[in-house]
Amino acid sequence: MSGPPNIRRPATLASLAAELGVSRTTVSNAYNRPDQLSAPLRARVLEAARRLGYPGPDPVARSLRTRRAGAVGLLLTEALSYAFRDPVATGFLEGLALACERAGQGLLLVPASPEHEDVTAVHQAGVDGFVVYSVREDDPHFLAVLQRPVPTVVCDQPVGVEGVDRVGVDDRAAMLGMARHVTALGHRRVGVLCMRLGAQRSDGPASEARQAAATYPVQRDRLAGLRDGLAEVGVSWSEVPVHERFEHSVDAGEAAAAELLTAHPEITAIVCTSDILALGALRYAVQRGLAVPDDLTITGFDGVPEGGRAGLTTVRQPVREKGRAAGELLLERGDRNRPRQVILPTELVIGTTSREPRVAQRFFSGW
Amino acid sequence: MSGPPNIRRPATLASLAAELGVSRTTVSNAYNRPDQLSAPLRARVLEAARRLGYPGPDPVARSLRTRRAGAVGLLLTEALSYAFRDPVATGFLEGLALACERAGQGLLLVPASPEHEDVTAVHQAGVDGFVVYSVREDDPHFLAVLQRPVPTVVCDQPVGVEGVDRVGVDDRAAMLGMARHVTALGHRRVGVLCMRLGAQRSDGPASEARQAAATYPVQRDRLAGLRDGLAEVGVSWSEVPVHERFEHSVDAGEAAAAELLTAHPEITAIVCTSDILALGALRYAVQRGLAVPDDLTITGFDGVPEGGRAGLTTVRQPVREKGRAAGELLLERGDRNRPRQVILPTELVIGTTSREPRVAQRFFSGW
DNA sequence: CTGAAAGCGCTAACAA
DNA sequence: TTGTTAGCGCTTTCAG
Repeated sequence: MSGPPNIRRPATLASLAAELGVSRTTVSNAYNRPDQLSAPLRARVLEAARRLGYPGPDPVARSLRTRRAGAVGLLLTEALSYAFRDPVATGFLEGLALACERAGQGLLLVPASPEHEDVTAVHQAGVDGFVVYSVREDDPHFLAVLQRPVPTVVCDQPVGVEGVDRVGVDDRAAMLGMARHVTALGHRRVGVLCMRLGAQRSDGPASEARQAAATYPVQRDRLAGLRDGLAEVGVSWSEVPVHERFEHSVDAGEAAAAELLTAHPEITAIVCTSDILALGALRYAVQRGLAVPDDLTITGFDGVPEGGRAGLTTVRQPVREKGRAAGELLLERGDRNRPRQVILPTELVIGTTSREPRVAQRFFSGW
Repeated sequence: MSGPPNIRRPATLASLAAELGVSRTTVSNAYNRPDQLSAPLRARVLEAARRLGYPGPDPVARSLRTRRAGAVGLLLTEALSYAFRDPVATGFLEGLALACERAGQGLLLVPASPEHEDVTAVHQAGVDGFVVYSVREDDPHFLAVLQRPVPTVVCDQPVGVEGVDRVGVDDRAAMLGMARHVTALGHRRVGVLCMRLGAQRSDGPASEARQAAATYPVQRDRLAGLRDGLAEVGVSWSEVPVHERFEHSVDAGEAAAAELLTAHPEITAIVCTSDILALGALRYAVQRGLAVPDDLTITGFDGVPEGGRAGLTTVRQPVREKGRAAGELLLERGDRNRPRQVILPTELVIGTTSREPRVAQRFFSGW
């Protein structure tokens, strides 16, 4: 027999109904509306199902008819497996999974690696809505999601589109707070380590042009906040070296810090747009024999556990809450009239990696 | 209009075809078989689609027809969100996600919390196969998965069922190796910390009866391996206290260690069936002022990064590989004749938390 | 290269 | 309480 790709389907609802001499409705009801038929009849149906190996209503056919898939799709900018390595992504996922679980919805991880331009995975996904987590604004997968006639909520992205809900934090304001902390300590020679700014790989100094063209909103906002804060004390952004890394890892942070300090040895503080990068910078400092925070101030962003253990000065953002909020926004069956927005609070955490620069110390001790 | 639950679907393939005055086949081909129609016609179709807001073929309808969903389902024993907290589960997921991504398949996390007896989530899941990760043998969700007429691979479970593939490690042999390490050091007074053994919550000493009735194969095997190893040096299993914890966390391990050592202060080594529990035991030892390994030997199982940082003596198992292997086994379109099995290697890692017991030291120093 | 016909398996009015 | 009637939106032989 020219069977289907997978495995033969032993019986269908129709065949079962025929076998029993009842209507398809009755069989369907036996599964979905037990109260719509007598107990004995239902028992007979279920028993026959067992006997014939009928596995219950086919979920896909059911979905087609009911127009709901019982799952939400998650679109990530990164390779899927990355989501399980990055602590921020993991936290977000945990929160999202929690929300889905509560609502009895599945969570479909859509295989949309940024390498492939192939968006069929997005088209294929049988979901009732999408959560889009921190992808580039011009990501083709994201565009494909917007095409789909299902609700969507984006995280860590601007409210680009009509009818798309959003959850995030005020990255710019948060980073402004960090900048003020750093400048208040007396730092004026500041260097920056940031994550990827665009689609094409680039490791090294990021020109202002490149910064301006950044397609990752979060990075753009964090840099903007820092710029604002430095401007307040008269430091022009054009004197601030910004080094970018495509890979987001501690190793990458270490390498970037080396690069930055080699090119700009006068720097007294490295502000990083993520804790992971900051942990790398910290490692570099240790390895090179620089005392933190005495010789060098290093700050992060996110508030990951490992950063906490290292005493990192950082901005803590509620990643798990972000995931939960995203899920709830999507699943909440309310009036989906106008786009909603959830902005969660952040907290400046002053750890043991930030302090006045040596020069300032000398200056003050001269009193 | 009495629209569908979600959102109106602006246009369908049929309506597009009608609009254009072509057949549905042609429109379908425009999406799925570009080579089956002339380029200009295809362009016309796509252009009309854009104009009418046709989002492309509906994935669910398509799945129904093609009999493939483009996704694999993952069934976890724990609450979904746990998967993102436990490092072993995270590693497994990372490997599985990698395999799925390579095959262009989605990964659907099925919301099957062990609390709920409700298995509809399993019935609902539109997937081409299931991966079942370390669930109880009698878990109703698992049983529901087996009902479904799709291929299934289990991880960390015995080859229970017909036609079900399996991946895992030899937990029993691995733990035997650990037992030999511990006994070779001279330990005879051994206590055990293990994870949950059954469905109903139980925290405290686990009787031999309860151990025998354990429905978590991994725990059963690890305990068996330890029993084998102790038997080799004449230690009867009935003298070995085994303390169980339902929750799998460092805190739980800490509490269990306290309980164990309070009840059995003569113990010189605590063998744990997971690193997480062992880290808890370690914490308890520190807090109580016990020197490890001088006063107390502590061993784990799994080889998680944090354990490595703590210098834990443990059995390292390739969790990521397990995930990858599970995915590949499922996705591989080979003869699915007889059930296949993948047993991955483990490695005994001797860290700084195991050593001869004091008594043995005294004994030898008497020479 | 294009079209007509025949369902995939199920659910939801509505009627009996 | 049960059955009848229509599709959900799509793909796919098989003819033209």
